Amino acid sequence: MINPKPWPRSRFEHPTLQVARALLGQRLVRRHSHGQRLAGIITETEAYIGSDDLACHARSGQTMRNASMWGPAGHAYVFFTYGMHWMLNIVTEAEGFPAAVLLRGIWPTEGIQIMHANRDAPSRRALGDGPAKLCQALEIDRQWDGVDLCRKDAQLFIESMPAVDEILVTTGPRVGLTQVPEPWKSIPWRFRVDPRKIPAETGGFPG
DNA sequence: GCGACGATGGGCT
DNA sequence: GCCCATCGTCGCA
Repeated sequence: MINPKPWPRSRFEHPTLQVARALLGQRLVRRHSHGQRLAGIITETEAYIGSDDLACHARSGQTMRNASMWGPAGHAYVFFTYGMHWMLNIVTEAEGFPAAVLLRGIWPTEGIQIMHANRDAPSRRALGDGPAKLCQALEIDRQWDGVDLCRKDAQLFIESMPAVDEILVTTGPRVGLTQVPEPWKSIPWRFRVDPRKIPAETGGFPG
């Protein structure tokens, strides 16, 4: 049996594509009340890299909303969109360079009852198979923007799990980019793994 | 299973 | 005013 440890900051201080890829199969953990954990295996990520990336919120410079992306790696960047949804990113690379990984999907493994109470979902999978869904399931909103995932007492962090085999990873264009020009619209900066193919001993399926 | 579409409000030009 | 790094529902297969 493995004894998972939280990712240290050094693991986020790498090129964003590497971090986005490496986060697949890792465990996202949210400490809830009464010592209860809400957690899931990360199944889908996207990279947003610098102000040259015209899909990245950093494209129009630093503002109040996106300031977290310029901060140190290993912090949360949480933003609000479509009038009702929150999205969770993890900041990457060097402080001063705006980049982050969007978490787009988890396979829930702990605290499933609480997640069902947090959002009306028809299945376990549907609790976390979307960037706004996982935020709702884990109760992530504006108050988590800028939070450090690498502190010893962090209430939100990544727990280290065995790396997912390269052969299980698929890539493709990032989702939901409508007005974004090429090459940014189609560049394959989205990473996915089928949780059913992650070995059970790593907590991938079915938990 | 899949495509279309409306909801809804903050951020930016 | 317009634009969203989305989601749930509805219609149709």
